Amino acid sequence: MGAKETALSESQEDYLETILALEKENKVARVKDIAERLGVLRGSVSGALKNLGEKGLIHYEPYSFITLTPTGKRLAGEIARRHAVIRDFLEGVLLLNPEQAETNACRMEHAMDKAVVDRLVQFIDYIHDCPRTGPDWIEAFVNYYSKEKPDPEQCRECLAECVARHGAAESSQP
Amino acid sequence: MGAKETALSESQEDYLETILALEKENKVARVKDIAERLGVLRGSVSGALKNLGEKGLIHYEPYSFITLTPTGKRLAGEIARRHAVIRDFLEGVLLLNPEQAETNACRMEHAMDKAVVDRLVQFIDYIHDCPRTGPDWIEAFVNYYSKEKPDPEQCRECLAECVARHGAAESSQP
DNA sequence: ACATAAAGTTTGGTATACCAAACACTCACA
DNA sequence: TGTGAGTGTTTGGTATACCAAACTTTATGT
Repeated sequence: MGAKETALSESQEDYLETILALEKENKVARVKDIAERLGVLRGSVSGALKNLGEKGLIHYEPYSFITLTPTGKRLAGEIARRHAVIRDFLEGVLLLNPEQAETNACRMEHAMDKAVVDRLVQFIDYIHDCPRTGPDWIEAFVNYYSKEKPDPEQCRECLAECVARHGAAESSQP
Repeated sequence: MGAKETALSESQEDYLETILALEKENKVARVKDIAERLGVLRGSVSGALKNLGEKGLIHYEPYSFITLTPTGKRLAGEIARRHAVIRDFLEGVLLLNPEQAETNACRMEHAMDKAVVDRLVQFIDYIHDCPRTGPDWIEAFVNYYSKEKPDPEQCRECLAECVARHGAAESSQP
């Protein structure tokens, strides 16, 4: 039983994600609020909701409040996670401004497989956990992209600081 | 004069990108080949081409070969660059397999601003240029995502090797 | 309690992008 | 120099996703 799980369109993913956010804020989602967030008219929302209801992703009765079903909540959560991971990468690693990170994450979240998002999470963790990188390495990226060329002397100092922070076996050079 | 440059749809971007690739391979693009690459029928291609012709992005006369106009070539080149950058990041940094990198890049290329792609290029360059990272650091990422926990001793050795390769000012710890 | 404002729905229309299949053109070669 | 296979186009139809505006239901204030 239960409707077969067809892949969602970008639009449908946006609706689910918005409904989840509104549920968290207001317990339930209202058509008006969904319309506002997505920048569409209320009439467009009604049609989309009927659709999501038929797919078993939301509880939808005309003129009543909207809530996610367990399946809908799971899917919405996955989408929201993608969004958050991508935004964090764009803002926290690529150091883009928050608005740019947000708008690009909104679009990218529909384009990335779960496997890619998972790997991205691991990569972000790796940067933070690896002694060779970490927060100061990310901060130094600003330096790199705003200058013409990296300064070798500054690089030596940076590496030395890194060693000082984390310790390393004695080095030798040929 | 000249048609005002409306933002392209994902579909239109795919057509332009495909035409550019076919031009490079065969001098000109043929409807049949475009249809094959994009997985659509020839009839769908005709309609799309008429559209791109009206936008001034391709030279389109019914029953004749198809070539990009200078504007079309510029746009197609930008899209192809996005695609390549994203694929390289997915494959060369996140270490995803080539197929996954390719299919995700195909989708992501439509979702990322030029500014984000540019920053991603700088980030990839940074990884390769910074003494603290570089190719061996990327290789070690495999280790990280395939193990439960990083091994502190291995991390010390890794950092020591890095220092050995690049040299660093003498370190001291409190 | 009831008028009216606010919220939600429905209907009819647009635009995109595709398919299926009939149709038209082109070119190679017989 | 036809003729047929292959290539390109057109037509009619589908599905999505939206808007505009008429309409219905619910909620609010006095």
